[in-house]
Amino acid sequence: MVPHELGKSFEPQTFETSIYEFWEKNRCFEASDQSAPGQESFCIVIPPPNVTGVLHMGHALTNTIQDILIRWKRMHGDNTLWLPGTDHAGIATQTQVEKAVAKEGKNAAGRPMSRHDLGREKFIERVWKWKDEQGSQIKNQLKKMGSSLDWSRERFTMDEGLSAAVREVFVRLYQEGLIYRGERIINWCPRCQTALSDLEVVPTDRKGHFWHIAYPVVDEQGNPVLNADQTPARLVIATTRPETLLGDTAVAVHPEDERYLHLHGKKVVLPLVGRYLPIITDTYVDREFGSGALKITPAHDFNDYELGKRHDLPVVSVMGKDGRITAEGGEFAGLKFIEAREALVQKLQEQDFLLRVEDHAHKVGLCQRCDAVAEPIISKQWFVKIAPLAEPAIAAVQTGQVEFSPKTWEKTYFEWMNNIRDWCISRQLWWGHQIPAWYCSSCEGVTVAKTAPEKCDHCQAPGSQLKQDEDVLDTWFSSALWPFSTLGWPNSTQALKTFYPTSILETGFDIIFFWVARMMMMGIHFMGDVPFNKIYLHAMVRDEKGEKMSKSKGNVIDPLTLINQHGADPLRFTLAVMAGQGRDIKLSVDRVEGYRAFCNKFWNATKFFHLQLEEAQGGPVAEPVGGLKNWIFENRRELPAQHQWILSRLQRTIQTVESGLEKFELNVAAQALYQFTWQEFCDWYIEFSKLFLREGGERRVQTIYVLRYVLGELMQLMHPFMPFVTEELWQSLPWKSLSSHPTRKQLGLPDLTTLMLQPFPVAQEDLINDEAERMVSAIQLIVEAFRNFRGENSISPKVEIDVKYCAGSAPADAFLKMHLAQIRFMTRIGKLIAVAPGTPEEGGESMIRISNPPLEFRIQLKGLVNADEEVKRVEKEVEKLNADLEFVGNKLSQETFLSRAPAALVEKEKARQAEILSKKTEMEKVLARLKALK
RNA sequence: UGGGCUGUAGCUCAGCGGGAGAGCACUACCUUGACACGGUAGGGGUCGUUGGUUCAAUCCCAAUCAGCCCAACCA
Repeated sequence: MVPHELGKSFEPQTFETSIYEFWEKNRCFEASDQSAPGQESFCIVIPPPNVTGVLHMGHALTNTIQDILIRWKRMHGDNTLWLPGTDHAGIATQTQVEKAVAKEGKNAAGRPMSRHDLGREKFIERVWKWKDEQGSQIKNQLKKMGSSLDWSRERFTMDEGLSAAVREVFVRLYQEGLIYRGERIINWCPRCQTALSDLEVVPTDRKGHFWHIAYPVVDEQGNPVLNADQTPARLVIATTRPETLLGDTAVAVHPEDERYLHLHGKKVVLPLVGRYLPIITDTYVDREFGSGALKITPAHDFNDYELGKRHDLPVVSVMGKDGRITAEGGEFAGLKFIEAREALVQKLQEQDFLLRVEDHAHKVGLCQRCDAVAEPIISKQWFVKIAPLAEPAIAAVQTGQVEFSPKTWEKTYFEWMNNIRDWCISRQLWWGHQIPAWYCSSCEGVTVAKTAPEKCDHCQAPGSQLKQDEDVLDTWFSSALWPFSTLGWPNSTQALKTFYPTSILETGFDIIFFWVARMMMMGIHFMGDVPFNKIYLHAMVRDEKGEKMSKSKGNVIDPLTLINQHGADPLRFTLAVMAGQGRDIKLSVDRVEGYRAFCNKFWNATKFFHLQLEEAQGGPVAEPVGGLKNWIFENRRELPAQHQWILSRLQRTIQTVESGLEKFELNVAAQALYQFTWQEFCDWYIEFSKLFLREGGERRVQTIYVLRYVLGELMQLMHPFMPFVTEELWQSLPWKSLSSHPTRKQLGLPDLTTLMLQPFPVAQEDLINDEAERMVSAIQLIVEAFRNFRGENSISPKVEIDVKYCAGSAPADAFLKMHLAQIRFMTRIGKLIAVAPGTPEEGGESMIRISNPPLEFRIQLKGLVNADEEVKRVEKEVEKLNADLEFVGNKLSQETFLSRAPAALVEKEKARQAEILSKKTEMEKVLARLKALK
C-alpha cells in the first residue's frame, strides 16, 4: 500500500474500496488447510444468505460480529477460516423467478406465463441465469461491510460438491430407515403449491367467526332421537372453518360430560351431506369450551387426524391441493375454499342448521413465504424420522459440549427438541435438490440412490422404466449439512480435519429450529461430532421505535445507504456496541452518526501526531534504535508521569477489550475502546502532550515515541471493530514493521505491510502503574476544579488567574512543583505564590481545595469577578458537602453498621467523614468571608 | 395455557449488594495551532409499584402492574 497524506477529515468513501481490494489482492483473508505447528485453528461458517437476497440490517449485524471475532483471532496468529457462501432458498427464489416470468408475457390461454408454460427444464435454466445475475450482489455487499471472508472457498448449496453431500445424506438416512415416504397430514400452501414443514407455517392473529351448527341426532336405525319435550335432539357444534364440515367423519364429546351421556353410541346426521357420523367419546374434548361437542375432520386438522387414528375413523379429503373443494365435497366441488365457506353457510342457514354466528379472534396458519392460508391436508411426502437424531443433539447441549450464549436459549432448544415431530422434507417445487428416489413403472417399487440407477432394486426392471421423484428437498435440508459439506464432505479432506468442529456459530435466534437444531442433528450423525462448540445468538435489529423492519412498513434502514453516507466502520461500531443487548436492537441513524464522529476524532488524533513531525514543529524523528517497543519498555520508569499514565491506562483497556471479546461481550470491548480513545487519549493525553512537544528536544522526542506507540497499539486494538479506518491510518504511520503471519507462511505467501495481520495487543503488566495513575488523577482534579471555577464565574479562558497555594504536606508540595508547568498550562494560572500552612486567608479570597494530595489554592476575587457568582458556586459545594456528611453520619451512627459491616469499610467511612468535615469547615469559612464582602 | 425477556435521565441503553453512569438531546460560554463530525462547564433520575431478606437493596427473593417474544393451542 502506498502511504499518502491524510485528508482533512474522516472521509470513508475515499479509501474503503481500495483497502478491501488491497487485502483481497494480497490474499489476506485466506486460511490454510493445514495449520502450522502449534498454531490454533479458528473457523466460523457464514450463515448462508439467500443467493438472490440483498444485504439487510440483520446480515450487517451478524457479519460484523463474525468479522470482529475472525479478525481478532487472526491477529492473535490463528489459522482463521471464515467460510462464505449462499443458500439457494428454494421457495423464495422460485417465487421471485416466477414473478419475473409472469411479467414477461402471456401464455396461449391469455394468462401470465407460469413455470408450467416453460416446463421444468427451461424454468430451472431461467433460475440459474437469475442466480448468476443476482448472486454476486450479496457478495459485493458483504465486501462493503469489510467482511474478511475467504472467498477462495466460497460455496453454494446447489453447487456440485454440496449436491453430492445432499444425495449422500439422503441415501444413507434412507438406508438407515431414518428417511421414509408416507401419507400423512401435512401443511399445504395452495398458492405455492407445495408441502411445508411445521416451521414454515406462521400462526397469525385473525378476526374470524364462530359458526354454531346443529347436527341432528339419530339412533342406530337412523330414527330421530327426541328430547324430553319431544323436539328432535340436535348436537350443537361450533367451528371456525365451516367448510371442513364436508370432511367430518365423527363428532366427539367428553366421556364424562353429563349433558351428553344419553347420546353415547348414537349418531348424528351431517347437515347438507346426510352422512351418518358416530358420536365418539374422547378426553381430548374440552367440556368447558363452546358446546363441549367437537366435529372431527381427520383430513384437515392435525388434532383431528390424531384423534381419527385413535378411533379408527375414515378420512375424507375434501380440500384439494389446488385450493378447491374435491369431488368428495358433492355440490360444493370445484369451489375455492373461501367460496365454499360462503355457499355452505348460506345453505346451512336456509335449512335451519345454523344457530348463530359469533365474532371470534383466533390464529390462522399462514405460509411463511406468501402469506396465503396454509391448509392441513393428507398427502404422500418424504419425512425424516427425527427422534433418533434429536436424542444425541439434546445430549450434546445437556452435557455442555455445546453451549448456547445467552444460556437462556438452551431451554427453548430443549423444549422444541423434546416435542419435535417428523420433518416433512419434500417440496413440490422445481428449484432445489431433486429427491434421489426413482419409481419403477413395472413393480412400483422405490429405488433410492446417489445417481440414476441402472435397474430397479426390487424387480430388476431396467433404468428406462424408472422415473425420478419430481419433488425437491426442503432448502433447510442442505443448510443442515453446511458446517461439513462446505469443508469437502463426504470426502475426507484436510480442511475437515483442521476446521471441523467449527469454533463458533453466530446467528439469529429466529432460526434455532430451522437451522441450528438441524445442523446439530446432522453434524453429530454424519461426522460423529458436534458441528460447533459455541452458539452465539444475537438480537433482532429493529427500527428506532422497536418495530420490526419491513418493506411494507417502510421503516427499513438500509445498511448500504448508511455505509455510503457514513462509512462501514461507524455502522460496524454501532452494531458492535449494541450487540450486547437482549433481544431487540433499536437502531437509529443518530448512533451511527455519533460513531462517525468518533472515527473523525481518531482520524484527527492521528493527524495531530503527523503534524508534530513537520519542519515547523522540529522535523522528523528517527525510530528509536532497537525498536519502539523496546524503547518504551526501557524508559517506562523514566518518563514523565503523564506518559506512564497513558501507557498504564492503555494496558487496562487492552485487558478489557481482550476479556470482552473472549466473553463475547462486544459492547464492553467497544465501549472501552471508545472511552479510552476519546476521554483519556484525546481529551487528556494529547492535551498533556502539547506542553512537552512545545518544550522540544528530548521531551518532544519522548512524547512523539509515546504518541506513536499508543496510536499504533490502539489501531491494532480497534482494527477488528473498524478495519478500514484503522488500516488507512496505520498505513500513514512511520516505522511500520512487516506483518508476518504463520498462515501466510503455510500458504507460501510473502509477508506484507498490513495492519490486519499485525499481532493483537497483549496487556503488559510492566506498563501498569498505579502511582502514575494516582498522580495524573490529582492533576485532573485540580484542572477540573479550576475549569469549574471559570465556568461558573464566566471567566474567559484568556484571563490568567493569580493564585496563592498552600501545600498540606511535603510530598504535596513536591507534587505541585513537579507538575506545576502542566497545571499552569492547563488552568492558565498567572502568578503563583506559595504560602505556609496556617497563613490566614485574606479578605475576598475564595478557595479550591483537593484532599489527595492536600493542596489548597487561594484566589483573590477582587478585580477578577463579582463575588455573587462565586458565592453561589461555593454554596453549592458546601451544600453537597453537607449532604455527604449527613449520609456518612447516618451510616456511622448505626450500631448495627459498626458491628456488622466489614471493619475495613467502617474505617473507610470514618476517614471519609473526617475528610468531608475538614473540607466543609474550610469552605464554610470561605463562604462567610465572601458573604461579608457584599 | 406453558416457557422466557424487558421496565434505570427527554431518547437509546450500560451497571446489578456499599451514596446512580454513558451516548444522543438540552442550557451557557468558547471559532484556542488535531478535530465545530470540536472544546469547557452545567441542568436533568424517590433505578415500574408493593412487600421481604440484609448492618446496607437499583442490584437478591416474592407479589403486582405494564410492554414484548417464543412455543402450544379451545374446535
